[in-house]
Amino acid sequence: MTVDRLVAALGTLRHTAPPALDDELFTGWLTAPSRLGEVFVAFTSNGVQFVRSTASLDGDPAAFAQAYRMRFARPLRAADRAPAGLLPVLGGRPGAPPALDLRGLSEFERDVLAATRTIPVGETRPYGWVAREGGSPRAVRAVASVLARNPVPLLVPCHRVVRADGGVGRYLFGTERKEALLRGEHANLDDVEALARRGLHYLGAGATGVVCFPTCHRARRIAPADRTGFATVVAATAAGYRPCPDCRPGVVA
DNA sequence: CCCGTGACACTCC
DNA sequence: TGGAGTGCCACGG
Repeated sequence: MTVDRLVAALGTLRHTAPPALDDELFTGWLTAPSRLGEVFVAFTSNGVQFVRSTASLDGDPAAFAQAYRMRFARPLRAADRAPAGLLPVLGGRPGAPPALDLRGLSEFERDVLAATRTIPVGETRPYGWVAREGGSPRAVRAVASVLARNPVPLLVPCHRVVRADGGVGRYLFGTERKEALLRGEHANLDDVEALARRGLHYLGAGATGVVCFPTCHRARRIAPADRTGFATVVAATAAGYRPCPDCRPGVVA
């Protein structure tokens, strides 16, 4: 018996089919345009569950369904309407983000994704930052493992998590895509790279005494003459700077 | 349960 | 300055 017939049969058990039944048995899917090109998106009534570029799956919906089923053990059914908020965020436009359905993930995974989701557009944070913000400061490698399997890229902006040494790091769809996404949202990667070549990874503003990650919106407003680069937050605090309350570059000891 | 595996990150020269 | 070595933690087989 096909799943479609099963649902139909279950529906006849009541005078009117319960509206939530489909939703409990199926996950909807559709394709949508995004900054990664066309993507497959799977979603339940709780929120978006899985996003993958069609290019990475040879544009084959069956491959998407299989990948989905491997992880979530549920069948997919074509949907005709996108969840609220999905399309603007996929396209890099402003707007309230869609709800996410992260059931089935471990607490650690959800913590990592939640911390990652707070990174503003055009800014980056190192893996160690996500580990700390997520509540597991030494789980740096584990953070990387979680992001490598991010079920909802773009919606959880894992492309904004970069290496502490100034490198952009790897990405689910390739390093080039990661860099292109960051440049597309005007992250100042060239500044980061120039500083890293000198062994510097933080910027202090003399006027305010605040030290930031170089991509922080505050760091980018520091007048060149007022900028001081630091290799570590410890070095910056030793020089009298305090960590930026917005980008939170390290423990406030 | 032990062991291998990583989108990482320090520490040394 | 950068490459190798070592430490790390969560997960899966």
